[in-house]
Amino acid sequence: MPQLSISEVARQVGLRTSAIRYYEEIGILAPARRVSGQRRYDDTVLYRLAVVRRAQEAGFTLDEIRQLFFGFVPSTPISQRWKKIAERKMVELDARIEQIQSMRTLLKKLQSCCECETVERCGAGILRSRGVS
Amino acid sequence: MPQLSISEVARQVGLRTSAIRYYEEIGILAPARRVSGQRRYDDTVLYRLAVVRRAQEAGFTLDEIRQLFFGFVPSTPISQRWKKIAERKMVELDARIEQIQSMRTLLKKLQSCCECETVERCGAGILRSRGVS
DNA sequence: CTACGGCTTCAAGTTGACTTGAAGTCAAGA
DNA sequence: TCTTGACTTCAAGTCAACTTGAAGCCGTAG
Repeated sequence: MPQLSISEVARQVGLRTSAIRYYEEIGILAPARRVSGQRRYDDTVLYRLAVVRRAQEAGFTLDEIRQLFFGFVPSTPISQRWKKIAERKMVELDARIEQIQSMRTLLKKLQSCCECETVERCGAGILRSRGVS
Repeated sequence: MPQLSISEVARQVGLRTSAIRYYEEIGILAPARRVSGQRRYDDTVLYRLAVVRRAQEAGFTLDEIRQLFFGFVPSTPISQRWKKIAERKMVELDARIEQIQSMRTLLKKLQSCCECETVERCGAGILRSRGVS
């Protein structure tokens, strides 16, 4: 079983070493074995980090990822953990998409409809059309 | 022409006074007139702040909003400014939507396909299916 | 006169996910 | 032996858009 140094792990997964130390610090990774003070890893850390990245790509925060790893009864299979957390996340994502869609709509309207000369006239129009709140 | 205090402006537009001072500090609002040290505003600030809020709703940063106000030849009508800046923003928004959509897809796949028992198996699967980079 | 409310400035804190920098340890090579 | 390079820890910095806190000024009501 090969002994990976922190920079070797970093290279393989495409992270900075500082990020890996940070993950250990905040409890995403368990404290690594040390050889004269230096961290040594085996292959399983690569799997863990792959899951971390996949989760980040899916929009999870590191807090949520820690829950994914350590926030369940130990016997819970990871597939169950994903499902549980993904459920919550999905709702969030949908809300974010909707919000951005409405920004888009607003931008379109601004692009095509605004004929204002000055900032003040434009602001006055906004206040008239929608109220202050 | 009524003289509005900072808290009166804040009340009317639904901001904290600290936000209004902050806008002045970073150059979104011009320094206000002072009466014995205290800021006094007239109605036009309400229009400006309405534009600020509308721009924020459309996803602009304060930096971009400052450009909207001060980053053009003074004679440029605000409608032109909106169009110019909105163009750039639209591209950004589209990218963000696409990214979130792909997160959603990923989550769906995780929910429906992941059968892994352990984190390590799951990570191994991820690495096998997509490569490390 | 004093208390009070509202205002002022300036510095520092907040959140998330790290990065950067300083100072020090350690093993190996010239 | 000395240097080099990779590593260590710990503290502080980064970004955005503010908020919070401390200390102090100003005008007015009692």
